[in-house]
Amino acid sequence: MEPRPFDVPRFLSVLPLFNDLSPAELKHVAETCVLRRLARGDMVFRVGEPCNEFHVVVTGQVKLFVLAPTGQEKVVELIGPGQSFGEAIMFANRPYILSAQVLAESLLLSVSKQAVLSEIERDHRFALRMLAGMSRRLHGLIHDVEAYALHSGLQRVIGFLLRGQELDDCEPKAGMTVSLPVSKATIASRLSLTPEYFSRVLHELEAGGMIEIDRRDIRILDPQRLSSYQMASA
Amino acid sequence: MEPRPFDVPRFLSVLPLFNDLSPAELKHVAETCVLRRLARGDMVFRVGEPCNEFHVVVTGQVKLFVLAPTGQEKVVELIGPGQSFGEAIMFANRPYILSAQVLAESLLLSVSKQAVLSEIERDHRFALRMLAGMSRRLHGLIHDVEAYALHSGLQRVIGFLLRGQELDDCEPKAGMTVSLPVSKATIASRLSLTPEYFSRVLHELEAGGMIEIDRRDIRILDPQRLSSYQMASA
DNA sequence: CCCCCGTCTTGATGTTGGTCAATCCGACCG
DNA sequence: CGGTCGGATTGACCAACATCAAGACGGGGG
Repeated sequence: MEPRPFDVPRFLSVLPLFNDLSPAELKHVAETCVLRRLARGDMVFRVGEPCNEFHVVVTGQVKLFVLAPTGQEKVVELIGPGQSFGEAIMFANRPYILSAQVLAESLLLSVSKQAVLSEIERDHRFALRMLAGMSRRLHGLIHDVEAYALHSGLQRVIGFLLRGQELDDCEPKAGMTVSLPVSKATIASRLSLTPEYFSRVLHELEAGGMIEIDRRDIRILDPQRLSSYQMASA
Repeated sequence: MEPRPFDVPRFLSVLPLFNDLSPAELKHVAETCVLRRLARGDMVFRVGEPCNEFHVVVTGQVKLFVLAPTGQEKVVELIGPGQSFGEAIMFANRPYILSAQVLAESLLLSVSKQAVLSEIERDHRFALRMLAGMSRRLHGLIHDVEAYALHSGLQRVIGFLLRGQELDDCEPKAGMTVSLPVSKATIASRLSLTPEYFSRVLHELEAGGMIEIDRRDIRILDPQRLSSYQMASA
């Protein structure tokens, strides 16, 4: 209800998906967007709800997860600023198969399915970017499946520390520090470990002199040895 | 080199992806296709190779898998007649991230990336079908990740028996029989179990009177109890 | 008909990682 | 400052599943 202090078209133009739309088109897409400010713990959507939009995190953190009947939850993905989620589900014309919850005060932009469809119709290159984006997401999931099946918990933790969460530019050079964006329990679930075991592994690495743990900051002391340690425990 | 005894356009027209192309368009797409007959054990592609096409299984069976440095393999997906694979990787403009091997004498149709791109350009609805297809694939992977993280081995086996491999029309009614399309070791890897443990679980279910095992045919005797047994072991 | 080879099964034993429960620590708050 | 609360750590114990090592089955070929 307040006047928007946020330039939606400008933000859109920064995203790879939209970065060569004309100003007029950007404006058009922006018209159909909804900007929401959500508090920690708020749900973006839940399993089973219909899906008519996808979402972009402007600021904050979102977790995608599934819930077992027992209440146990598995974090499938963590979404940070500039990343989008929910595109995949949108195109299947099915209800959401996972739930999304914000982990910290967040600003979210929701782009309507309508806008996406008409943009695809207008410019087939937009469809290609959409396909490329989903392709990347699929790669990530295959990588995860591979890790769950073929790597031990220790290996997954080391892999997480070295490659950060996504393949960012960050080279694994000594002295760099990884800041966990969310609670350790959440990271643990993302890696398919219990919080207890995750803690043990982390402290085992610290005892080995390979990392240094300070609250949510983890300093990589010896990427070399970390990496070979990962190989060794195969 | 032999004259084609196989009507490619007609086969294409049966696939959901291509089923409303005009005869002329079908013919055009078919021109760029390559039809291959492969023997059991032949590789379709390997990790790291460039990807300029996607593939459709006409007859036979293909497994998609990754290989750990130790030689241990994880079967990510099994592809049967009428199903396609490799689309996702094609759009990322990256080398294959997994390998594909033929498990039984197979007929494979490979559709060039060029043909797909130009078809997308010509008709945006084709792009939408492509997106929907990738969306479905992504659903499947999320379902797998969920199963690996949240279900026990026993539960995964039961889930596999009840929902077949993919969500086919088959209702789980008593007396129906699931025919494993490939060796039990392959299925086991698909479910992220060792062959030994898979065997044990299967025979435990047989001992419980819920199924009957005859070579590669598994007769579902009591889907009801099977299903509740799955819930119980949570 | 028998042998051989691949697939599957079975048993004994080991290990990774989960569970439960008790602190502990730091942050926020009065 | 003391209290409280959520997240993190630690320890003792345990279970699911892997591993290793024999066999058993079954079918195809000589």
